[in-house]
Amino acid sequence: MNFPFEETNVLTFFSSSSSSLSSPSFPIYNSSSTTNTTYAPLGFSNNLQDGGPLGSKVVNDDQDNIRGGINNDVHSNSWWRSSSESGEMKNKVKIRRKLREPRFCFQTKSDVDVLDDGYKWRKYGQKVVKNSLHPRSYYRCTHNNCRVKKRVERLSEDCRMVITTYEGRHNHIPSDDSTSPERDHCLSSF
DNA sequence: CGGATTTGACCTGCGC
DNA sequence: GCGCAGGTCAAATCCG
Repeated sequence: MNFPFEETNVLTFFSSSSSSLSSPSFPIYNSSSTTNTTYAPLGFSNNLQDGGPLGSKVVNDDQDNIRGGINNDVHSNSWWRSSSESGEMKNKVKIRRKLREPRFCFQTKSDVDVLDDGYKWRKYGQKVVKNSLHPRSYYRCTHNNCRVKKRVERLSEDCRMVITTYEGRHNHIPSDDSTSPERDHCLSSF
């Protein structure tokens, strides 16, 4: 998924049902009838901790973006811990921290935690975060060679609000066979 | 039985 | 240097 919110863009606006932003820029496709989604792109948020998932800020990922495709090594499931040799592994760990992809954060009002965005995700972790009543879940795209990750958490202030943070870009199209015109429109935008 | 999820351990970065 | 918090791994478990 290629978001319209590029690395240095800052989007701090909120949308409402009466807003001109009634149509999401994100290809979020909720099929659940229990989901009443308000699309509220939050722009760049890199500080979800400290109880401030709504904070947005410019993240200069220039350093992080100097990756030269290092982590295109997807020959194993463990994309960063692929070596059994400890010294080499430590180097990879260092690299890992440098490989932060651009991240995009937005909130959705939904009864379900995991929004159906058309991509297939595998959960790989869950953590209780400080100052939050709800755990944060970590997901990774299951598509081959796709390194996109997302994390999902609920606002402690409003448990109906789901904060979803995407990291990286999909290098493929959604795998399911939905033919929603809205999805087609959204996909064509990227 | 294979794939997905859970969950405790481990690692790193950061602030003090 | 130490402790804390976030992020990830991987074995165990669950489930269709």
